[in-house]
Amino acid sequence: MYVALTSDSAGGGTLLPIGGRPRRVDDVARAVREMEERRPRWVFADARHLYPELLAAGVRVARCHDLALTQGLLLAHEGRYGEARSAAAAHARLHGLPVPDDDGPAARQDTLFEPERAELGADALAEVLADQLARIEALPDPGRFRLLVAAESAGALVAAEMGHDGMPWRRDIHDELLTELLGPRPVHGMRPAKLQALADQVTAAFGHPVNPDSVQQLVKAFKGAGVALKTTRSGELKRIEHPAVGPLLAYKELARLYSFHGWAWADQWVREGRFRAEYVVGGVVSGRWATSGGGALQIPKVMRRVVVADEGWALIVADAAQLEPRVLAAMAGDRGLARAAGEIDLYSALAKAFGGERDHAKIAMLSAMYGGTSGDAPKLLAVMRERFPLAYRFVEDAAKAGEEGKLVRSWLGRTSPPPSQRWKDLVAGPDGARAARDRGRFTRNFVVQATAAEWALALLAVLRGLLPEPARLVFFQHDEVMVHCPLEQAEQVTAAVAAAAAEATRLLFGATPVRFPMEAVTVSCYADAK
DNA sequence: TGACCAAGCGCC
DNA sequence: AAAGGGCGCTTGGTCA
Repeated sequence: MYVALTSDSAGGGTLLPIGGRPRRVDDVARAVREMEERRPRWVFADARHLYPELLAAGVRVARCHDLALTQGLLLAHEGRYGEARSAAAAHARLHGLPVPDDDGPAARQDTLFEPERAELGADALAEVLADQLARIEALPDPGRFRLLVAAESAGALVAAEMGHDGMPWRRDIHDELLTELLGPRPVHGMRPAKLQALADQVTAAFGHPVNPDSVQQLVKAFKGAGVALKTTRSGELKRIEHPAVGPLLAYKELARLYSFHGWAWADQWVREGRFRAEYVVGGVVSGRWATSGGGALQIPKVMRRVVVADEGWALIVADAAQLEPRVLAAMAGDRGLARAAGEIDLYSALAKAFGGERDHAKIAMLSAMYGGTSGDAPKLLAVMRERFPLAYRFVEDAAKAGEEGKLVRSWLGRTSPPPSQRWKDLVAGPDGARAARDRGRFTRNFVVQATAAEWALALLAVLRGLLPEPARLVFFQHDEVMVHCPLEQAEQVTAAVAAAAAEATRLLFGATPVRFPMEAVTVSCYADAK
């Protein structure tokens, strides 16, 4: 049963069971809680706007259909990505957000509704839903796309819930860590002591003041010292000999920590012992999530010791091992590769085909999935073509489609953006071959990465439904999940992770010899998980 | 002053 | 882990 839901700013709204009559209510949260017992699939114009309000009122729902996300998926599949883009731009202008340019990344989920329809009534929602369901039925494989829509929509619920619940974050430990690395928190505008000391060493090494944050000043200073540099990337710096290099590298590393994940960051993003990130479902064209603040997906590993379970609680941390090659094996239906992917260590199982060298198997697989051509790649790819022809051809076809400017799709039907006008111009020009190859690498990678992302999304959706109260999903990073739960639930949650991985595999690929190992560990501190 | 870009590097 | 695809985020620096 679908029930469309709208709310107004006063906490009231309308519930419209599809095929039934609308019911106007003064207290949406209460009405939703009551109806949730019947487990409807709630129809939201955009879960990002409505669901946080429900969460704040203490209401959670099991299932939803997110019209905005679904519209983005459908338009892309229908080759109408441009419409999604222009709607995204209109939405951005309406809300005073940065307007994405034509060549920019994704048409996001805020893509679909024209500004004048920003306040959709329940009947308009029902209309859009009917239209979407009909378009899905008309697709070549509606079953897969329905799964994609369900998973994406469940993702919208999880993202809002994780933003609401937050990941445990011990500010006291964070402060200790920063103080240990940088010195005590400085007063306004000053550098922390250890950072300043390193900056002073850089200045001393050059014999005159140089701001280590300024690329221009650094290049000029090195030039004055007789060292020609194109960039100041750490890799390039490491190759030269100059007394400024040591302190400069140390400075860069610590300065990043200070400005990205320092005290000011914590002031903004950590409240009541929780880091609350803003996740953007489908924010990456491949279907991976992005964040719109807080940088939750770029937390440096050194910060993991700050993530500590509450007293009497545990963190259950799990990541999928060698996810992408397994996804390729399952998609391509390559018997030989699938057999290897039935083992815990896929690359070891492949080694025999590559002269007994596990490393060679690894390079071959990675090069096939990412379009690598350096080193031994060509030779090893030839072996792969010989031994695993279906898998080889699968990614080769995706690359070829990209080079020709065609669209490619994930297993469930997420569709790559079309080439931009800029790309078409480039391809017609003198650097055309290179532009074509670049896009081939992108589409080659897209089919694998996007399917891996939907496997992970399916896992997340299933796991969410298996968790006992009061366990909470608190972190999700591409192929890794974290659950925060009472210690006594640790075993149950660990089992739920394994069950969810198996179910995600079944949902996407049915009966397949490919295994998707997802080992969960129970820790009190994130740093102990790896 | 604010808008915007490039560099650089963190994560997967 | 790989290697290379894609992201976010901050700073310095430029331009109107």
